[in-house]
Amino acid sequence: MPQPRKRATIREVAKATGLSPAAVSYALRGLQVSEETIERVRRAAEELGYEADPIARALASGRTGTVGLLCGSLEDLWQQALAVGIGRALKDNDRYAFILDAAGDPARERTLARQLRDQRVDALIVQPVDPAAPFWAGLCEGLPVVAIGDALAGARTAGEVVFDNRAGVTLALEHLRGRGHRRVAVLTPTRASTPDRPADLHVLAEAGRLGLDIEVVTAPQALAAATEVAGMALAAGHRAFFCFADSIAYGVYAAAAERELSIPGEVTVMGYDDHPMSGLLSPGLTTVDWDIDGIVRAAVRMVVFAADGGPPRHDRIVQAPQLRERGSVG
Amino acid sequence: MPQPRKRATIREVAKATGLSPAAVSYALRGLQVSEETIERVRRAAEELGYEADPIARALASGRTGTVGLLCGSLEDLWQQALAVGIGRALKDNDRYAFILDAAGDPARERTLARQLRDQRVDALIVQPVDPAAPFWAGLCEGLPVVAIGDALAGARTAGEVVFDNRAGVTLALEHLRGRGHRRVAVLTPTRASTPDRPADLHVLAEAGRLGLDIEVVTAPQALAAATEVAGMALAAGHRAFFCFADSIAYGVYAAAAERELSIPGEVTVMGYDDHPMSGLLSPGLTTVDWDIDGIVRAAVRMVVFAADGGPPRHDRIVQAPQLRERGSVG
DNA sequence: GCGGTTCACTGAAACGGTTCACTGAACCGC
DNA sequence: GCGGTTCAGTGAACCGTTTCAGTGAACCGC
Repeated sequence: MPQPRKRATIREVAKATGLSPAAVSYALRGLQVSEETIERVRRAAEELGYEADPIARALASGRTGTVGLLCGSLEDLWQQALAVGIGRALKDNDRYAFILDAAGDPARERTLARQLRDQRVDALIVQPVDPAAPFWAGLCEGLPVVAIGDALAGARTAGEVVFDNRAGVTLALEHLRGRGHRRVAVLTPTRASTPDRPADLHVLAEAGRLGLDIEVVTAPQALAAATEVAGMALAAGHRAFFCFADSIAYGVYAAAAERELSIPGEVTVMGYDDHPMSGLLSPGLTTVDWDIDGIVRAAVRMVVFAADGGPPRHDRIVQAPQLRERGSVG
Repeated sequence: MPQPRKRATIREVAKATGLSPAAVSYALRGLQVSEETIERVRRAAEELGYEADPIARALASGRTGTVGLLCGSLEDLWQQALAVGIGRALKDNDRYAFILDAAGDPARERTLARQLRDQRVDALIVQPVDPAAPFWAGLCEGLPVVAIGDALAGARTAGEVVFDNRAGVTLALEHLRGRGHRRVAVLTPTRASTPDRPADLHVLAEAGRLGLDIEVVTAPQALAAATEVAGMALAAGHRAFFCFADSIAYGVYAAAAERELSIPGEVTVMGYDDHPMSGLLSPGLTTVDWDIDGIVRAAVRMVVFAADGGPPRHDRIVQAPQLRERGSVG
């Protein structure tokens, strides 16, 4: 045959074995048929190079055996690391994830979440850009969703691994305060609903409690862009930074280097999330560690359980932050 | 309605408008029907909250409007950056990519590539783990594939952005040789078919030409694992490293730091690929730069063209390497 | 030898769209 | 007033599975 040769269908296998398509379908899934038939069908399928079409299967059965991973912003190195970790852990469970990047855009997040649902993923892991968006509730009705980072407002998720951001923020700000800093620039990722997120509000509250003089600046996470924003903050006289993502802190390093300002001598930086690279810089980035491996394990456990069709349940794990002191705070 | 309420089908829209399902299908895609009907159908669809089911659509039409991105190993920070870049560029084209990670495993690469094809992605971007694998040829028959990094052996791809690895390797080794290094450990990512890849062979050839004493060691790209391998190489007495991915070079930094060996004083490191973080380390990592933005642009242009159903064509862009000297070579 | 199970399998209807071949009406020039 | 186009829309087949409700045969105990 010269052509790409259309792939075999279940009917051809049925014809070849003298069975009905239904029987073949059952046999290939090891259901309701005799061992002997199963073997016969399997052989015929092999011979014809038959493999079930996942699209047709999804349409008929409503399931796919896949998992979706919707990342809020893949520009964040930490989210990248998380995505990779989740991918590997799913591989160990003989599954794989379709990874999508909402690019920090709530509208896109909504579109992609729906898309994934329509693709019939069996379950979804999401790191929400906008956890307060109303569509989550509806989405969770028909699809098990595991949220990482923040709980989804008003939604019956299948599981949550949330960060105790209040504690994390307190840890960071107290550390800065303890080192004598009073005026702090908070560099926070561009977000859907600033500053009404609990974490952001908490920054302000804690700052008040500790007598800190805070300025909140939103910053993108791509290194070049973050560097630019950090540079402007440096130009504006800021010398102490609390970055709501290590990625952004790297931008502060770069901007400080450009201006030949030393860390921690002249500039102080704190990160948030603890990306592996943070330990490699000099000085190492002092940051707040969330135990990425633990998060991956927990999220994957929940999502696999849900995707396997386990009874609905609502696990909730609250991650406790840990201060990772490395020397970037003067 | 209390239930999640099943979503509307095209037949309901047809009923509501008094048209046939076919007419609705055409109308919603702006085909073959009067403006007036289009408007009427659109309104009814809106009213009913109708949205076409992508799975059913894919089954019937064989197309999805999506693009697949199959990464050889997402543990490589550079590949992560590439994936993010491609995602963003596709977003600007009103498309999105399903990202999959082959995790450096050729068997998984094959499975996932097939999976993506079966999912009816309109086109595929791939950074092959094993560009010599025979299945690529077959895959390219039915699906436009754009390869990044290496050309796919014997396959009619829709486009290629290949790296001139010979030039890159020469650049790196000559630089090391020029600085007086004779004994060099080459840390290369775990690969399918070592060392028969052209790039790897070329390392050996060039090493011979330059009179270098080479030892090739495979290393994973996750920081912790790379650090371990680098540590063993250091323990074995190696002091000059050429790493076939910046990610691995980071492992050398970490291992050197653990042993309190200074870079570039006591240990020399060269990377390959130029990840943004490489400029942030101190000393900066001397590496070979491939112009990631250019690669992203080229690959996305090719893939969008192919996904739009453009006439088959075989663009081929060869990236030229550039030495990015930063100070990690003694 | 009879009702009742179980077993292995079948037929046909979904699943929710797209597309092909066709139709009736309107319109054209001549 | 007639053949030929174009236009807007229809009906039914089709995409390749799964699944539901049967069905006939074999086997059961009694």
